[in-house]
Amino acid sequence: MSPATPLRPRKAQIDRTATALFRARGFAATSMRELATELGLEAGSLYSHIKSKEEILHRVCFGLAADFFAGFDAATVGATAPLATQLRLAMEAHVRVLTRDSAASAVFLHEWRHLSEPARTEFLALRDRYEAGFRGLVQRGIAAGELHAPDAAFAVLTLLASLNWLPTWYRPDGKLTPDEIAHRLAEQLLNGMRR
Amino acid sequence: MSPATPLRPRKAQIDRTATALFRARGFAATSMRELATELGLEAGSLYSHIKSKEEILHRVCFGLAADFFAGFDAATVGATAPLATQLRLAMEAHVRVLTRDSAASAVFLHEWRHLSEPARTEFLALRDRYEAGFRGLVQRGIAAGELHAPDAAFAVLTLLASLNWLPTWYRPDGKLTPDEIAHRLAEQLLNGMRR
DNA sequence: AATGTTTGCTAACAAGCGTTAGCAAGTGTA
DNA sequence: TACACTTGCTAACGCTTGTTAGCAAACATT
Repeated sequence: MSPATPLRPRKAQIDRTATALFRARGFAATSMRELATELGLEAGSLYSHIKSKEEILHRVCFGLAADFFAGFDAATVGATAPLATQLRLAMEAHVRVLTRDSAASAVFLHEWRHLSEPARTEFLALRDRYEAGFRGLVQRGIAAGELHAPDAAFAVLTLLASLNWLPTWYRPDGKLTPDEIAHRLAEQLLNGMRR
Repeated sequence: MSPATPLRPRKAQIDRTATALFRARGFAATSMRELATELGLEAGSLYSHIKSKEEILHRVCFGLAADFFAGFDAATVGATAPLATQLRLAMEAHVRVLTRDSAASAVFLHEWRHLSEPARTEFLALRDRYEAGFRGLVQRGIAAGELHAPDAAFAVLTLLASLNWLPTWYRPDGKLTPDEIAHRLAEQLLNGMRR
């Protein structure tokens, strides 16, 4: 999901570098001077490209939210496959976003609380809406007899938690491809570990 | 697992209040003046009780590590039950620690990276050792034919991720008791969601 | 050749940071 | 009564924070 107006190259580079730092040190513990140094700039120069530190965080968080929605919609809107299959496709789409840019994903997952209002509330509303999509899938899967769980909301929390841990250990040069990871995660969560 | 030397009451109160703030705002974004205000003190007064801001974080992180090890050992050391049962007991012990103090757990899970060296490396070594305990359980469970998973390490990452998401949504006054939560989590992870 | 955009610098700002020193009141113990 | 410990204050320290103003070079477009 590319933004409506493509960012100027320097601005995009600032976003990328900032994202990596935010992930490594956290938003609050990353200074603009650190970010500038990483880019070979002076701190003040950053403000020729951006309005504020939080603007970067805002763009990363909401940009990734759009990516997640796009993946979910592609996997489920108008789908006629069994609901367990749709759930698997949605999980795989989720994993694909997480692995495509794990630094941005980590920021999306952990640093959103440094957004100030009203962005923070808007962000949480988006996240709730996304989770509700999964919840609906699981609920309909239970109703159709394809899935079972005492509580769809509880099941979805567990499911997304497993997926969202991925950015903390995923390495693009690891031995598993994103698709293999997605498949194994879906397999384990759908079928369990008990023989 | 109580500490060897019990903390003076005021010091313990500082730890508790700081833990709540670290959880809500993050370690780096919590100032000593904020913490002091929350306690009805001036900032300088805190230093009659503690040596540094990081000392608090250190105590929280390593204290909880001890709790997790104690729970795991109680569930598994010398146990003769089937390995799937031992795994379930270890998961339930883990959940019990998470729910007993979810603020401290959240700090343990997310704020440890603000520890400076060498504490940070020591902490990660402890965490690795803890995960290795689970890994061993799963590996032996697979070898005994009680469990199945293509990769024990991968399975344990997924499993702990699900459990560790708990502190972000658990509320002590929720409709499920800690034991019910532990049981459902274990159930879902061991048996999967597919009917 | 002229113009506007992009990019970057230096210098500085007000505010906030963690922490320390020195002092004093209250409390419990000998 | 004397002593030690706990608790807390005020005032300040050196430093870092995000951000702004004003200026200037490079570049593309006309």
